[in-house]
Amino acid sequence: MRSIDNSTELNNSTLASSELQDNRSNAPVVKLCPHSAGVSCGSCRLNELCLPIALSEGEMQQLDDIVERNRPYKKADHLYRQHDEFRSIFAVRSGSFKTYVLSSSGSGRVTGFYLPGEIIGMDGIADRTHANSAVALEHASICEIPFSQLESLSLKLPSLQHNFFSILGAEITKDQKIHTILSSYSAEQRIASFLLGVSSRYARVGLSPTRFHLPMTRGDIGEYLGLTVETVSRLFTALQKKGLISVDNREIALLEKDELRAIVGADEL
Amino acid sequence: MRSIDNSTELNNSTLASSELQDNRSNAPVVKLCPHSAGVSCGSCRLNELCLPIALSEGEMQQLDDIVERNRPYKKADHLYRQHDEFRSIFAVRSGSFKTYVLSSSGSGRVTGFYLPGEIIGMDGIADRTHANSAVALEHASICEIPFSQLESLSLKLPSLQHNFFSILGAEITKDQKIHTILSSYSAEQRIASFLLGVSSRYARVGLSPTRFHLPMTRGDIGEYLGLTVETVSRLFTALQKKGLISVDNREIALLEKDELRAIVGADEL
DNA sequence: CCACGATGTTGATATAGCTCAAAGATTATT
DNA sequence: AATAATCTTTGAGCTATATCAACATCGTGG
Repeated sequence: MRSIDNSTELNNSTLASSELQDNRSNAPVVKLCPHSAGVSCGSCRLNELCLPIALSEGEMQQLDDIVERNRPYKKADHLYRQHDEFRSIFAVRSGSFKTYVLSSSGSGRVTGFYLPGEIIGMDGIADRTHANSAVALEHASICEIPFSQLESLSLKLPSLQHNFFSILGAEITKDQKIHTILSSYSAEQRIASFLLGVSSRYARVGLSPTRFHLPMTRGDIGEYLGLTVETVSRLFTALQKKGLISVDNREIALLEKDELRAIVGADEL
Repeated sequence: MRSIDNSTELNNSTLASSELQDNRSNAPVVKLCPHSAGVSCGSCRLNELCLPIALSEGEMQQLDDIVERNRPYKKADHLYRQHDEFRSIFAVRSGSFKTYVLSSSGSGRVTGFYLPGEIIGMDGIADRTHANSAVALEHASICEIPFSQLESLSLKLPSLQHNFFSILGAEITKDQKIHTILSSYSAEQRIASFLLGVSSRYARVGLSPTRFHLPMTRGDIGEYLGLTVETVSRLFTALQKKGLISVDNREIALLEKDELRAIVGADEL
């Protein structure tokens, strides 16, 4: 029941241009018709959040030339799998992904969620092999940026190098924040912090920070936050009973952001 | 009782050259006498693990020119503090540091430990402000690399840019690994994993992987791993009783590495 | 060299969140 | 449209780890 109409889909309408059935990992590049709207970095509504921040026209064009706009991924399609050779990083254009590692016992652990305007794949830079798998949580489209070309171009474009350093640094800061959350927050604090985090990430791409759709399952959230499904579910209902959020399946509304912040920040800020 | 003689001090003997009392954060740069041994990247025994990996003579010289070798830090001296402006990254030459964030309630949470050959300060790259504080756990010395100069030089030296990307990527991979540990490992698995991690980091710099000194307190370890001091202490004694490790205060010997791996990897590998 | 604050150990008890179980709701498949 | 599979919720009891407390040890500064 998609009652709240605030889809995460930031699709430029071009994406559905070619229908397809097979969409395995490393989907072949489809060079979309270059006239269609939003197919270049210059015309992408996310370019202020992505690699091209503050690039000049000419610089953006050069970046554009190395970006491969793969055909859309559908739910459960993998972008790459653990141990795959690292070749590219990926910018989420629309939809969402999760990254996870799997243990022999089959039970995976989710290591991250990626929303539009965010970059996936940096886990492979160090040893040229992906440490995670990345899978689409819903219909999604991405821009693939071959790493070796990004490196070469970064040598020529100081702003691009600078942006990429910043993006890597942001990933590090984010991961360390999660470290703190996992090592010291209660279950309630984790959930509150998670919801506020998703909220501001949606706000960043121009969507509502108070009403949104969660693309992931309670189980995913639990794995990510080091909690069980049951605990996540219980806390959603508990926060709803307290009147801080409203939950309709995966449609969430944050009703009392300040109180959510108070829960998290009781110990911080 | 420093019974096990496997100090973490990789000091070039030059370091103690000037005695000092004030050693506040951002200690003034002391341009050490350039003849003394180990004062350049080229002669540093850690250069194969640090930024200069695979740089040519000439390239290493250029890197060397921007590196500032600060005077030594003593225990509890800060390298930088949370919210400080980000200016440099730091390579640990000898000794060790921890990074931490503090909550209003005063109780900090340790976010990382840094041993010789490792790089500190990447938490400040994204928003030009340090998200952590970094403090010496013992006498220590570092190489400071001003970030803006590193960026400029990276544009000229492809290998340096590549190395720095790799170092950032390695930090990301490391942080994600900790995410998995904190979100799914038991206390015993965390401790075993921590000890094995320290072991291989010492091995990396040529020290014994089976007998070493822990520079941090049980409390630090607990904060880092999301456990209480008491739990850490209990597990150290429990692992000792099982005969897997020997503990003499902060001197640790890993007696049955494979069994430690089995504890960790019961669920992984 | 002594003493005091910081660190480490051990025990007893409490509890937050896990596990197991079962039923209801949603989404996918035929 | 019917059925199967997955996801979500709720309950009841259990357990790993936290908390509280007391004491032992270390090492540091006077």
